[in-house]
Order: sequence, then structure tokens, then C-alpha cells
Amino acid sequence: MGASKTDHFTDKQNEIAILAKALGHPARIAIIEYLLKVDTCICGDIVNELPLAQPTVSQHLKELKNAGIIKGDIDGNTICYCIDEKVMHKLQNYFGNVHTKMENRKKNCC
Amino acid sequence: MGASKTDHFTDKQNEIAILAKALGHPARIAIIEYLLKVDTCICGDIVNELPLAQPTVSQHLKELKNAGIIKGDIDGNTICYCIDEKVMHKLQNYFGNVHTKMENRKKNCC
DNA sequence: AAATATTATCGTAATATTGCAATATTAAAT
DNA sequence: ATTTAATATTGCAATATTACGATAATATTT
Repeated sequence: MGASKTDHFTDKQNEIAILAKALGHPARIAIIEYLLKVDTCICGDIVNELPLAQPTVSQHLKELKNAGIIKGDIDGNTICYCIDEKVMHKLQNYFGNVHTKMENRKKNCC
Repeated sequence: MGASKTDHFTDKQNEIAILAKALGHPARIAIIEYLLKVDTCICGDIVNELPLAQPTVSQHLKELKNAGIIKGDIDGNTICYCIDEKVMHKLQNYFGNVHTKMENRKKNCC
């Protein structure tokens, strides 16, 4: 197989899974952190920051973009990649919610 | 290839990536949400809740366990799976941090 | 127009993931 | 001790992911 049975889960579950999956690689986490560190968005040197070849980085960027985590604006021969603020908020909320629900529970558990 | 170059990234980056990857499947999100919904931790019927065969569910549980997201205590012929509160807190913090850093930035960006 | 710089795509190899049937393991109940 | 119930493991097929060299596309600069 190899393909997920996305049909059988809720939209919300698939949405979170897609975001988590896209962030499920250290290179993509490193890309996010680099975009966060750099003030301007002219981010043409992500490749130099990562220990990966240019096509590999390009592929990772594409995956982040497909998942909706980053937005990319073409600007001449450099592309401006930016993190989508809303997505990060969504993830924070989701895990915050899980955490809160965990806390509000009697401790007779594991 | 198919294997990630984890050596070249920081421990923190790998840690978040491992957690995100483990949550990067709708079935595993559904498992988390089920564990959250059920009050008691006797969770022997996760299989009945999911549209997947028992070995597949068992495999997903194993992956969540390997990533440190859930803990499993054997208790007779039922196993008590529980979400690790600290992990959820860690994820909330991480994405909250990213989100905050995004907000504290001049808006001349994308 | 030609050279340069930057990013994307194609093709391909190695490995990982997903899913399930069959089977094994484990412990409680009869 | 045998049956029953619950979960894990094995083995396998289909597909996805990761990575990179080669090449293409695009826009700027000379």
C-alpha cells in the first residue's frame, strides 16, 4: 500500500496530519527556523544554510508550500518564502487544546 | 535514498521533527483524539473506532510510542495507552513561539 | 544578446511507510 | 488445561519519501 486512507478520517484530522507530516523532517524544521531568524524575506540562501543539495531543498520548500505552511512570492530571480502565521497559530491551538484537556483530567491515569 | 540526514541538524530540530512526523498521519491523530475523549484509559477498543485492521492500528500505536507521544502500560489483557502530557506541552510551546516571533515582525513581508 | 545567478523540474536509486492476512504472544476466564 | 480475548509480530505488496545529478526555466546584469 503506502497510501493513507484519508477518506475515513475527518477533515480536521486530515488537516492537522498534513501539517504535522510536512513538519516531520528536520530539514523542514530547519527551514522554518531559518525563515524565522532572517528578518527580510529575501531568502535565496536557504540552500547555503542546509547540508543538502539545492534540488533537495527546493523539494522540501515545495512540500512546505503544498501543505500551506509557507507562502512563496516570486520577486525577480529570488523568491520570498514566508511562514503562514495562521498555520502556526492553528498548530499552537491544537496542541494547546490537547494539553489542556489532558490537565483537566483526574490523575488516575498511567 | 529515503533516509533523512538527521546527523546534520540540531537535537531540538530532530526532536520536533520526530514528534511531528509521528503525528503526520490522520489515523494517529484520530488515536490521540480518541485517547483524549475516553475518560478511562482502558482503551482496548481503539481498533473498533478506526477504519483500519488491528495490525495496522497496532503499528500506528507503536509509532506513537516510539516517538514518545503515548505511554503504554500493560494491565492484564488490555493495555492502557496514555498521551504524554509533556510532549503536547512541548509542541504547543514550539508552535506558540514560532507564532509569536512571526507576530513581532514588521509587516513588510509577503 | 550573452553571461550569470537563482530556483524548479526530471529522472532515478535507495529506503521508508502504509496496510493487511496470517500467525504468535499474553493473560484472564472457564 | 483449554478456551477466549486482546495485542503484537511477521511477511509481503503497493506506494511514498528522500536525496542528488543533470538539465531547464526565469530574470538580472553586463
